[in-house]
Amino acid sequence: MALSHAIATALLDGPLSGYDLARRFETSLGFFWAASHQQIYQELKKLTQAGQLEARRVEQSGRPDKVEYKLTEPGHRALAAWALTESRRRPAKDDLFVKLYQLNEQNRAHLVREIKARLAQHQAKAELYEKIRAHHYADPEALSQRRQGVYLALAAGIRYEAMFMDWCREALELLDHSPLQPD
Amino acid sequence: MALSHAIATALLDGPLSGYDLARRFETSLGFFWAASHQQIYQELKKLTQAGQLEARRVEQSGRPDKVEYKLTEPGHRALAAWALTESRRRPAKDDLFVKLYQLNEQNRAHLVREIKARLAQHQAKAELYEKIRAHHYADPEALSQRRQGVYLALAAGIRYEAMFMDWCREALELLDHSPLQPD
DNA sequence: TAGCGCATGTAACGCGTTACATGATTAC
DNA sequence: GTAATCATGTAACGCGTTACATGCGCTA
Repeated sequence: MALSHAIATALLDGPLSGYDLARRFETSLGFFWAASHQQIYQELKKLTQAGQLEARRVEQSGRPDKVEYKLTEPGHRALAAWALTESRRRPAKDDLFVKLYQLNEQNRAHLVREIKARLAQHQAKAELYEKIRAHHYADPEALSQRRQGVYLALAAGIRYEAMFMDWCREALELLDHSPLQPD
Repeated sequence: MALSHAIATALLDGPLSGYDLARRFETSLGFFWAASHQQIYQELKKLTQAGQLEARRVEQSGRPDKVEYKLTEPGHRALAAWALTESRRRPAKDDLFVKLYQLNEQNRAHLVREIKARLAQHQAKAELYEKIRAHHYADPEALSQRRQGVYLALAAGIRYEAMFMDWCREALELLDHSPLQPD
Protein backbone atom coordinates (compact mmCIF):
# COMPACT_ATOMS: atom_id res chain seq x y z
CA MET A 1 0.00 0.00 0.00
CA ALA A 2 2.68 2.51 -0.87
CA LEU A 3 1.87 3.87 -4.29
CA SER A 4 -0.30 6.42 -2.59
CA HIS A 5 2.67 7.47 -0.49
CA ALA A 6 4.95 7.65 -3.48
CA ILE A 7 2.45 9.92 -5.22
CA ALA A 8 2.09 12.11 -2.17
CA THR A 9 5.86 12.30 -1.91
CA ALA A 10 6.13 13.46 -5.51
CA LEU A 11 3.56 16.17 -4.73
CA LEU A 12 5.66 17.59 -1.90
CA ASP A 13 7.43 19.83 -4.41
CA GLY A 14 4.19 21.28 -5.73
CA PRO A 15 1.03 20.33 -7.63
CA LEU A 16 1.24 17.94 -10.59
CA SER A 17 -1.20 16.42 -13.06
CA GLY A 18 -1.64 12.70 -13.55
CA TYR A 19 0.36 12.96 -16.73
CA ASP A 20 3.19 14.81 -14.99
CA LEU A 21 3.23 12.19 -12.26
CA ALA A 22 3.41 9.38 -14.80
CA ARG A 23 6.48 10.99 -16.34
CA ARG A 24 7.97 11.59 -12.91
CA PHE A 25 7.57 7.87 -12.25
CA GLU A 26 9.60 7.08 -15.33
CA THR A 27 12.61 8.75 -13.72
CA SER A 28 13.59 9.95 -10.26
CA LEU A 29 11.26 8.35 -7.72
CA GLY A 30 10.31 5.86 -10.43
CA PHE A 31 13.74 4.27 -10.16
CA PHE A 32 12.65 2.96 -6.77
CA TRP A 33 8.92 2.71 -7.20
CA ALA A 34 7.43 2.15 -10.64
CA ALA A 35 3.84 2.86 -11.65
CA SER A 36 1.87 3.02 -14.90
CA HIS A 37 -0.40 5.90 -15.79
CA GLN A 38 -3.47 3.70 -15.35
CA GLN A 39 -2.53 2.96 -11.80
CA ILE A 40 -1.75 6.59 -11.10
CA TYR A 41 -5.09 7.91 -12.34
CA GLN A 42 -6.96 5.40 -10.22
CA GLU A 43 -4.92 6.18 -7.16
CA LEU A 44 -5.43 9.92 -7.67
CA LYS A 45 -9.16 9.35 -7.71
CA LYS A 46 -9.03 7.39 -4.46
CA LEU A 47 -6.77 9.88 -2.72
CA THR A 48 -8.98 12.76 -3.76
CA GLN A 49 -12.07 10.97 -2.47
CA ALA A 50 -10.23 10.31 0.77
CA GLY A 51 -9.55 14.02 1.14
CA GLN A 52 -5.78 13.74 0.94
CA LEU A 53 -5.56 15.51 -2.40
CA GLU A 54 -7.30 18.47 -3.97
CA ALA A 55 -8.00 18.49 -7.71
CA ARG A 56 -8.08 21.66 -9.79
CA ARG A 57 -8.87 21.83 -13.52
CA VAL A 58 -6.31 23.92 -15.42
CA GLU A 59 -7.05 25.25 -18.89
CA GLN A 60 -4.19 25.44 -21.31
CA SER A 61 -3.83 27.04 -24.72
CA GLY A 62 -3.09 24.68 -27.59
CA ARG A 63 -3.18 21.67 -25.29
CA PRO A 64 -5.84 19.57 -23.59
CA ASP A 65 -6.96 20.75 -20.17
CA LYS A 66 -5.24 19.09 -17.31
CA VAL A 67 -6.15 18.32 -13.74
CA GLU A 68 -3.64 19.36 -11.14
CA TYR A 69 -3.48 17.67 -7.78
CA LYS A 70 -2.02 19.05 -4.61
CA LEU A 71 -1.67 17.76 -1.07
CA THR A 72 -4.26 18.87 1.46
CA GLU A 73 -3.38 19.39 5.11
CA PRO A 74 -4.64 15.90 6.08
CA GLY A 75 -2.64 14.55 3.14
CA HIS A 76 0.51 16.16 4.47
CA ARG A 77 -0.10 14.82 7.94
CA ALA A 78 -0.78 11.28 6.70
CA LEU A 79 2.42 11.32 4.68
CA ALA A 80 4.50 12.54 7.61
CA ALA A 81 3.00 9.84 9.82
CA TRP A 82 3.73 7.16 7.25
CA ALA A 83 7.40 8.16 7.14
CA LEU A 84 7.64 7.10 10.78
CA THR A 85 6.32 3.57 10.25
CA GLU A 86 8.42 0.46 9.82
CA SER A 87 9.46 -0.32 6.25
CA ARG A 88 9.45 -3.92 5.21
CA ARG A 89 11.75 -5.05 2.46
CA ARG A 90 9.86 -7.06 -0.06
CA PRO A 91 12.19 -9.57 -1.71
CA ALA A 92 13.12 -8.65 -5.25
CA LYS A 93 11.61 -11.06 -7.74
CA ASP A 94 13.60 -11.86 -10.78
CA ASP A 95 12.86 -14.44 -13.46
CA LEU A 96 16.48 -14.69 -14.39
CA PHE A 97 17.50 -16.32 -11.14
CA VAL A 98 14.66 -18.79 -11.28
CA LYS A 99 15.80 -19.72 -14.77
CA LEU A 100 19.35 -20.18 -13.57
CA TYR A 101 18.07 -22.86 -11.22
CA GLN A 102 17.28 -24.89 -14.33
CA LEU A 103 20.48 -24.23 -16.22
CA ASN A 104 21.11 -26.92 -18.82
CA GLU A 105 22.58 -27.57 -22.24
CA GLN A 106 19.42 -26.35 -23.99
CA ASN A 107 19.05 -23.00 -22.29
CA ARG A 108 22.68 -22.11 -21.53
CA ALA A 109 23.22 -20.07 -24.71
CA HIS A 110 19.94 -18.23 -24.20
CA LEU A 111 20.79 -17.34 -20.62
CA VAL A 112 24.21 -16.10 -21.67
CA ARG A 113 22.49 -13.80 -24.16
CA GLU A 114 20.09 -12.61 -21.49
CA ILE A 115 22.89 -11.82 -19.10
CA LYS A 116 24.74 -9.89 -21.80
CA ALA A 117 21.58 -7.86 -22.45
CA ARG A 118 21.21 -7.18 -18.73
CA LEU A 119 24.78 -6.01 -18.53
CA ALA A 120 24.06 -3.44 -21.22
CA GLN A 121 20.87 -2.30 -19.46
CA HIS A 122 22.61 -1.87 -16.15
CA GLN A 123 25.44 -0.04 -17.85
CA ALA A 124 22.98 2.45 -19.33
CA LYS A 125 21.24 2.98 -16.00
CA ALA A 126 24.55 3.40 -14.23
CA GLU A 127 25.66 6.07 -16.68
CA LEU A 128 22.37 7.92 -16.30
CA TYR A 129 22.60 7.87 -12.51
CA GLU A 130 26.22 9.00 -12.63
CA LYS A 131 25.28 11.92 -14.80
CA ILE A 132 22.56 12.95 -12.38
CA ARG A 133 24.92 12.67 -9.47
CA ALA A 134 27.63 14.73 -11.14
CA HIS A 135 25.16 17.46 -12.11
CA HIS A 136 23.08 17.76 -8.98
CA TYR A 137 24.65 15.91 -6.10
CA ALA A 138 28.36 16.40 -6.46
CA ASP A 139 28.87 17.45 -2.84
CA PRO A 140 26.44 15.48 -0.61
CA GLU A 141 27.45 17.15 2.65
CA ALA A 142 26.57 20.55 1.26
CA LEU A 143 23.02 19.56 0.26
CA SER A 144 19.87 20.54 2.11
CA GLN A 145 18.51 17.79 4.33
CA ARG A 146 15.72 16.89 1.95
CA ARG A 147 18.09 16.56 -0.97
CA GLN A 148 20.49 14.50 1.09
CA GLY A 149 17.74 11.90 1.27
CA VAL A 150 17.27 11.97 -2.48
CA TYR A 151 21.01 11.70 -2.89
CA LEU A 152 21.09 8.59 -0.72
CA ALA A 153 18.42 6.92 -2.84
CA LEU A 154 20.44 7.77 -5.93
CA ALA A 155 23.58 6.42 -4.29
CA ALA A 156 21.77 3.14 -3.66
CA GLY A 157 20.78 3.02 -7.32
CA ILE A 158 24.36 3.59 -8.40
CA ARG A 159 25.65 0.87 -6.11
CA TYR A 160 22.94 -1.50 -7.28
CA GLU A 161 23.75 -1.07 -10.95
CA ALA A 162 27.48 -1.46 -10.36
CA MET A 163 26.92 -4.58 -8.28
CA PHE A 164 24.71 -6.15 -10.91
CA MET A 165 27.22 -5.39 -13.64
CA ASP A 166 29.94 -7.11 -11.64
CA TRP A 167 27.72 -10.11 -11.18
CA CYS A 168 26.95 -10.27 -14.90
CA ARG A 169 30.67 -10.36 -15.63
CA GLU A 170 31.23 -13.13 -13.10
CA ALA A 171 28.34 -15.09 -14.57
CA LEU A 172 29.54 -14.68 -18.14
CA GLU A 173 33.03 -15.69 -17.12
CA LEU A 174 31.74 -18.90 -15.60
CA LEU A 175 29.17 -19.72 -18.29
CA ASP A 176 31.13 -18.72 -21.33
CA HIS A 177 34.55 -19.95 -20.47
CA SER A 178 34.49 -22.70 -17.91
CA PRO A 179 34.79 -26.30 -19.05
CA LEU A 180 31.56 -28.26 -18.85
CA GLN A 181 31.10 -30.79 -16.10
CA PRO A 182 28.64 -33.62 -16.68
CA ASP A 183 25.32 -33.28 -14.80
CA MET B 1 3.17 -15.01 -14.02
CA ALA B 2 6.21 -16.79 -12.71
CA LEU B 3 5.20 -18.36 -9.44
CA SER B 4 4.04 -21.36 -11.43
CA HIS B 5 7.48 -21.56 -12.99
CA ALA B 6 9.21 -21.21 -9.66
CA ILE B 7 7.13 -24.08 -8.30
CA ALA B 8 7.83 -26.22 -11.33
CA THR B 9 11.53 -25.44 -10.97
CA ALA B 10 11.48 -26.57 -7.35
CA LEU B 11 9.85 -29.82 -8.47
CA LEU B 12 12.67 -30.60 -10.91
CA ASP B 13 14.50 -32.37 -8.08
CA GLY B 14 11.58 -34.63 -7.27
CA PRO B 15 8.03 -34.57 -5.91
CA LEU B 16 7.15 -32.26 -3.02
CA SER B 17 4.05 -31.45 -1.01
CA GLY B 18 2.60 -27.97 -0.66
CA TYR B 19 4.05 -27.77 2.81
CA ASP B 20 7.50 -28.80 1.58
CA LEU B 21 7.31 -26.20 -1.16
CA ALA B 22 6.35 -23.50 1.31
CA ARG B 23 9.45 -24.29 3.36
CA ARG B 24 11.56 -24.42 0.24
CA PHE B 25 10.35 -20.94 -0.58
CA GLU B 26 11.60 -19.73 2.78
CA THR B 27 15.14 -20.55 1.71
CA SER B 28 16.93 -21.38 -1.53
CA LEU B 29 14.72 -20.36 -4.43
CA GLY B 30 12.73 -18.27 -1.98
CA PHE B 31 15.66 -15.86 -1.71
CA PHE B 32 14.85 -14.82 -5.28
CA TRP B 33 11.14 -15.50 -5.45
CA ALA B 34 9.04 -15.40 -2.32
CA ALA B 35 5.62 -17.02 -1.89
CA SER B 36 3.29 -17.75 1.00
CA HIS B 37 1.69 -21.13 1.58
CA GLN B 38 -1.70 -19.77 0.61
CA GLN B 39 -0.43 -18.75 -2.77
CA ILE B 40 1.34 -22.05 -3.24
CA TYR B 41 -1.70 -24.19 -2.52
CA GLN B 42 -3.79 -22.21 -4.98
CA GLU B 43 -1.15 -22.35 -7.65
CA LEU B 44 -0.77 -26.13 -7.16
CA LYS B 45 -4.48 -26.53 -7.73
CA LYS B 46 -4.34 -24.54 -10.97
CA LEU B 47 -1.26 -26.32 -12.28
CA THR B 48 -2.80 -29.70 -11.54
CA GLN B 49 -6.01 -28.72 -13.34
CA ALA B 50 -3.90 -27.56 -16.28
CA GLY B 51 -2.25 -30.97 -16.45
CA GLN B 52 1.24 -29.71 -15.62
CA LEU B 53 1.37 -31.46 -12.27
CA GLU B 54 0.21 -34.79 -10.92
CA ALA B 55 -1.05 -35.07 -7.35
CA ARG B 56 -0.65 -38.17 -5.21
CA ARG B 57 -1.94 -38.63 -1.67
CA VAL B 58 0.71 -40.04 0.67
CA GLU B 59 -0.21 -41.57 4.02
CA GLN B 60 2.18 -41.05 6.88
CA SER B 61 2.36 -42.56 10.33
CA GLY B 62 2.04 -40.16 13.24
CA ARG B 63 1.51 -37.21 10.90
CA PRO B 64 -1.25 -35.85 8.73
CA ASP B 65 -1.48 -37.23 5.20
CA LYS B 66 0.21 -35.10 2.61
CA VAL B 67 -0.29 -34.55 -1.09
CA GLU B 68 2.78 -34.87 -3.23
CA TYR B 69 3.01 -33.12 -6.58
CA LYS B 70 5.28 -34.02 -9.45
CA LEU B 71 5.87 -32.61 -12.91
CA THR B 72 4.09 -34.30 -15.80
CA GLU B 73 5.64 -34.50 -19.26
CA PRO B 74 3.70 -31.44 -20.48
CA GLY B 75 4.79 -29.68 -17.30
CA HIS B 76 8.43 -30.40 -18.05
CA ARG B 77 8.07 -29.18 -21.61
CA ALA B 78 6.33 -25.96 -20.58
CA LEU B 79 9.07 -25.24 -18.07
CA ALA B 80 11.83 -25.83 -20.59
CA ALA B 81 10.07 -23.57 -23.08
CA TRP B 82 9.69 -20.83 -20.46
CA ALA B 83 13.41 -20.86 -19.73
CA LEU B 84 13.97 -19.72 -23.32
CA THR B 85 11.73 -16.65 -23.10
CA GLU B 86 12.88 -13.10 -22.39
CA SER B 87 13.08 -12.16 -18.73
CA ARG B 88 12.00 -8.68 -17.78
CA ARG B 89 13.44 -7.05 -14.71
CA ARG B 90 10.71 -5.64 -12.58
CA PRO B 91 12.03 -2.69 -10.62
CA ALA B 92 12.58 -3.42 -6.96
CA LYS B 93 10.13 -1.53 -4.80
CA ASP B 94 11.34 -0.30 -1.49
CA ASP B 95 9.53 1.94 0.97
CA LEU B 96 12.76 3.08 2.49
CA PHE B 97 13.85 4.98 -0.58
CA VAL B 98 10.49 6.66 -0.97
CA LYS B 99 10.77 7.76 2.65
CA LEU B 100 14.25 9.14 2.03
CA TYR B 101 12.70 11.45 -0.55
CA GLN B 102 10.94 13.16 2.33
CA LEU B 103 13.84 13.29 4.74
CA ASN B 104 13.33 16.00 7.35
CA GLU B 105 14.00 16.91 10.97
CA GLN B 106 11.02 14.90 12.17
CA ASN B 107 11.81 11.60 10.51
CA ARG B 108 15.61 11.69 10.38
CA ALA B 109 16.13 9.79 13.64
CA HIS B 110 13.56 7.18 12.64
CA LEU B 111 15.17 6.62 9.28
CA VAL B 112 18.57 6.26 10.90
CA ARG B 113 17.11 3.54 13.12
CA GLU B 114 15.56 1.84 10.12
CA ILE B 115 18.82 1.83 8.23
CA LYS B 116 20.63 0.39 11.22
CA ALA B 117 18.04 -2.38 11.41
CA ARG B 118 18.46 -3.05 7.70
CA LEU B 119 22.18 -3.28 8.10
CA ALA B 120 21.72 -6.00 10.69
CA GLN B 121 19.25 -7.88 8.47
CA HIS B 122 21.56 -7.78 5.50
CA GLN B 123 24.44 -8.86 7.68
CA ALA B 124 22.49 -11.93 8.78
CA LYS B 125 21.50 -12.81 5.23
CA ALA B 126 25.06 -12.35 4.04
CA GLU B 127 26.40 -14.70 6.68
CA LEU B 128 23.80 -17.32 5.82
CA TYR B 129 24.63 -17.13 2.11
CA GLU B 130 28.35 -17.29 2.85
CA LYS B 131 27.85 -20.42 4.91
CA ILE B 132 25.91 -22.06 2.09
CA ARG B 133 28.57 -21.11 -0.40
CA ALA B 134 31.40 -22.43 1.73
CA HIS B 135 29.59 -25.73 2.33
CA HIS B 136 28.19 -26.49 -1.08
CA TYR B 137 29.68 -24.24 -3.71
CA ALA B 138 33.30 -23.77 -2.72
CA ASP B 139 34.63 -24.57 -6.19
CA PRO B 140 32.18 -23.25 -8.83
CA GLU B 141 34.10 -24.53 -11.84
CA ALA B 142 33.90 -28.09 -10.55
CA LEU B 143 30.10 -28.04 -10.17
CA SER B 144 27.65 -29.75 -12.49
CA GLN B 145 26.02 -27.41 -14.96
CA ARG B 146 22.74 -27.30 -13.08
CA ARG B 147 24.46 -26.43 -9.82
CA GLN B 148 26.54 -23.78 -11.50
CA GLY B 149 23.29 -21.99 -12.20
CA VAL B 150 22.24 -22.24 -8.57
CA TYR B 151 25.67 -21.03 -7.55
CA LEU B 152 25.30 -17.95 -9.74
CA ALA B 153 22.00 -17.07 -8.13
CA LEU B 154 23.63 -17.44 -4.74
CA ALA B 155 26.55 -15.29 -5.86
CA ALA B 156 24.09 -12.58 -6.85
CA GLY B 157 22.52 -12.80 -3.41
CA ILE B 158 25.90 -12.44 -1.73
CA ARG B 159 26.82 -9.44 -3.84
CA TYR B 160 23.45 -7.86 -3.18
CA GLU B 161 23.71 -8.15 0.57
CA ALA B 162 27.27 -6.80 0.59
CA MET B 163 26.27 -3.89 -1.63
CA PHE B 164 23.33 -3.00 0.59
CA MET B 165 25.48 -3.15 3.72
CA ASP B 166 27.96 -0.75 2.14
CA TRP B 167 25.14 1.59 1.26
CA CYS B 168 23.77 1.49 4.80
CA ARG B 169 27.17 2.50 6.12
CA GLU B 170 27.41 5.37 3.66
CA ALA B 171 23.92 6.50 4.59
CA LEU B 172 24.60 6.34 8.32
CA GLU B 173 27.83 8.23 7.86
CA LEU B 174 26.02 11.04 6.09
CA LEU B 175 22.93 11.12 8.31
CA ASP B 176 24.55 10.60 11.66
CA HIS B 177 27.64 12.66 11.33
CA SER B 178 27.29 15.34 8.72
CA PRO B 179 26.46 18.88 9.80
CA LEU B 180 22.91 19.96 9.04
CA GLN B 181 22.29 22.33 6.19
CA PRO B 182 19.13 24.42 6.21
CA ASP B 183 16.38 23.25 3.84
C1' DT C 1 -2.11 -28.23 29.15
C1' DA C 2 0.05 -25.18 26.28
C1' DG C 3 2.68 -24.48 22.45
C1' DC C 4 5.04 -25.88 18.36
C1' DG C 5 5.51 -28.38 14.02
C1' DC C 6 3.09 -30.74 10.42
C1' DA C 7 -0.38 -30.36 6.97
C1' DT C 8 -4.09 -28.23 4.07
C1' DG C 9 -7.07 -25.17 2.71
C1' DT C 10 -11.03 -20.82 1.78
C1' DA C 11 -12.42 -15.90 1.37
C1' DA C 12 -11.94 -11.14 0.83
C1' DC C 13 -9.60 -7.52 -0.69
C1' DG C 14 -6.26 -4.69 -2.83
C1' DC C 15 -2.41 -4.01 -5.93
C1' DG C 16 -0.58 -4.30 -10.63
C1' DT C 17 -0.77 -5.31 -15.61
C1' DT C 18 -2.81 -5.48 -20.05
C1' DA C 19 -5.99 -4.15 -23.23
C1' DC C 20 -9.07 -0.91 -24.83
C1' DA C 21 -10.63 3.88 -25.72
C1' DT C 22 -10.65 8.93 -27.10
C1' DG C 23 -9.12 13.24 -28.97
C1' DA C 24 -6.42 17.50 -29.64
C1' DT C 25 -1.99 19.72 -31.24
C1' DT C 26 2.63 19.88 -33.11
C1' DA C 27 6.51 18.50 -35.90
C1' DC C 28 8.27 16.16 -39.94
C1' DG D 1 -0.76 12.58 -43.91
C1' DT D 2 1.21 10.41 -40.15
C1' DA D 3 3.60 9.93 -36.10
C1' DA D 4 4.68 11.72 -31.58
C1' DT D 5 3.35 14.22 -27.49
C1' DC D 6 -0.08 15.82 -24.35
C1' DA D 7 -3.91 14.39 -21.63
C1' DT D 8 -7.33 11.32 -19.32
C1' DG D 9 -9.63 7.56 -18.41
C1' DT D 10 -12.46 2.34 -18.00
C1' DA D 11 -12.58 -2.80 -17.71
C1' DA D 12 -10.98 -7.28 -16.97
C1' DC D 13 -8.05 -10.21 -15.01
C1' DG D 14 -4.50 -12.12 -12.30
C1' DC D 15 -1.16 -11.88 -8.63
C1' DG D 16 -0.23 -11.23 -3.68
C1' DT D 17 -1.49 -10.39 1.21
C1' DT D 18 -4.18 -10.87 5.24
C1' DA D 19 -7.37 -13.02 7.88
C1' DC D 20 -9.76 -16.98 9.02
C1' DA D 21 -10.18 -22.02 9.74
C1' DT D 22 -9.16 -26.97 11.08
C1' DG D 23 -6.95 -30.82 13.30
C1' DC D 24 -3.36 -34.28 14.76
C1' DG D 25 0.90 -35.59 17.43
C1' DC D 26 4.81 -34.55 20.10
C1' DT D 27 7.40 -32.23 23.71
C1' DA D 28 8.12 -29.38 27.89
